[in-house]
Order: sequence, then structure tokens, then C-alpha cells
Amino acid sequence: MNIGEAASASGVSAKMIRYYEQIDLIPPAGRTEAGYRIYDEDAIATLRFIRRARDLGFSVEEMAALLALWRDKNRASAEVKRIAEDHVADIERRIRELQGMANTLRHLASHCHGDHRPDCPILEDISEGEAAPALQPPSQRTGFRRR
Amino acid sequence: MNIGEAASASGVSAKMIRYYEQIDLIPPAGRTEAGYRIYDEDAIATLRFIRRARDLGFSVEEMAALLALWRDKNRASAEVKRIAEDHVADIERRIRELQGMANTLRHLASHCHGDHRPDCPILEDISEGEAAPALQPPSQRTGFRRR
DNA sequence: CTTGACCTTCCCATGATGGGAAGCTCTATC
DNA sequence: GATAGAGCTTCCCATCATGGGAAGGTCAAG
Repeated sequence: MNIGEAASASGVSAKMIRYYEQIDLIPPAGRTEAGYRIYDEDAIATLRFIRRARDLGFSVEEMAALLALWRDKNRASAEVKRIAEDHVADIERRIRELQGMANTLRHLASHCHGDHRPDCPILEDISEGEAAPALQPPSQRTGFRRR
Repeated sequence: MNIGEAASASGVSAKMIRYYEQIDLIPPAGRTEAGYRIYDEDAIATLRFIRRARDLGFSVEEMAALLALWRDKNRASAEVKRIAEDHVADIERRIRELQGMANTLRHLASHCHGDHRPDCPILEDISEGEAAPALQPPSQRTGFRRR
């Protein structure tokens, strides 16, 4: 199996397979005489494991730890569980952050009439910040242009 | 006000102030004869607006749009509301993604006894993926090393 | 033998942020 | 006035995971 077949069999792009090899997440693939990478079933299984872990939001570093544990038949399941639970806690923290933002924005948007009139509580609030007094927008132009 | 004072007055780091200037999110600051950037109250107000928007998770591109609307006294509030609501929808989508991950991982972890024994449903599931048959971990070593 | 699909390496870009070096400037103290 | 140290300038590099693309070699089908 060459890298393209390995990519479609595993769901990991060829680009990423080379990258994972480069950062030593996976061992260097064997090569044909012409220099093409070749992959066997073991390698595909590893790539599928990586893809699934990535879909669950694990970082490359966490995937490295999980891979090492996966290969270690004598691992203690406690360590795997700890990694998973740490990751869950991390995800939950990010969810709370996002929920805070969404709640604030929903609240602001609900007070914005959303028509052609110019007054808008959303901008007024953003210019105020958490506790600072209201600020007037500067007269300056920002000069922002898309590049 | 020089850049350090502007940074502490606005909560945006000096590094980021220079960056925002470089990408044309804010106009080039005035300079002293020696080349130091100088900021007036209008500029500080803009930086505070940016910091608040950033805290609400707006991207630089969205901040550019909000800034333009903030400065435009004749803006229609509908446009601001649309940007805010799009952003809320985006945040909600990310929350759902994270919740899916967290649910899967919590489910897996709850079935892992988490002791010194090696069998672990978490790794078994990750190696299976969504619908593929269970895979055996490869005998290969991955060669992963921290760098 | 040609064509087109695929492979290789190498470089660059993303978004938002920080680190740090080399060199200039300002301010307070001696 | 000299000197020290804090603060400013620009420039380059790194992050994390991913993709784009160029230049050039290889393989398989016709």
C-alpha cells in the first residue's frame, strides 16, 4: 500500500501522514526501491487509531501517550482513564468558556432591535467592557483593508 | 501615551497592538520624533473595544467589521445583530462538537475500571473507530520521542 | 512511448500570540 | 554630565495542525 491508499484506508490525509512521521508520532514507513512509502496493515491500524483519537479532540501529544499505551499489553488501564478524564475536563472547560460568550452575545442581541435604525446595544456594550464607563467611538478611520 | 501605557490602559499587549497595526485593523499610530508610537484617548477606546470583542470570541475579521460599524453613526443595527447572531451560531456549533466528544469519552471512561489491570475499553474503542471491526495494536514500535 | 495520476522533497501560509536579540531613547539618580 | 535600567524600535522565529503548490521522479494504462 502506498501513501495515497493508506490515506483513503485510514481517513488521514497523505500530508498529515508525512507530518506524523516527521514529528515521530509514527515510525518511518518502509520504502520501495523508487523511494515510495509503503504501509502494511499494522500501519493502517495505527493511522486509524490516530484518526479516531484526533476526532475525539486529543492533541498530538496525547495521541502519542495513547499510542504508547495501546501498544503496551501490560499497561495499567488507570493511566488511560486518567488521560481520557483529563481530556474531558479540558473539553468541559472550553465548553463553559464558549457558553459564557454565547450567553453574553445572545443577551446583547436580544436587546438589539435589528432594523435600519443606528442605535445598537451590542456595540454600546462592547465599547463599555466589563466595568469601564461608556466610550465614544473615535472619529479616526482605522484604515482596515482586506488583504 | 506610549505603547506600554496604551497596553495597560486597554488590556491589549504591546505585541498585539503592533500586530493589529501591521494587519491594518487599527490605523498606524502617530510617532514621536524618536519613533515611539503615541496613542490618544480615541486610540485607547478603540483598543478597549477590540479587547472586549476578542474576549467575546470574535475573530480579527469580525472585529474589523464591528469596528467599522461602531464608527459609522448611520449604521443599521440589523447588520451588527447579524454578525453577533452568526457568531453565536458558530459558537453553538463548536459547543455541540465538544459535547459530542465529551459524551463519547465520558461513556468510554465509565466502562474503564481504571486500575492496574491492562484491559481498557477506551483503547479498544478508539482502535475500532465508528464502524470498523476491532483492530489489534501493531507489534511495531512507533519510535516516538519528545523533542 | 506517451499521458496522466501519483509519489517525493521543499517552501510557504494560516491565526493570534509570545519570545527574544540587537540597538536606540528616555528618565532618574549620582 | 554620566550612567544604569527600563522601555521603545524592528526583525526573526515558534507555536499547532493543516493545506497549497512547485519542481521533479515514477508507475500503469493505452
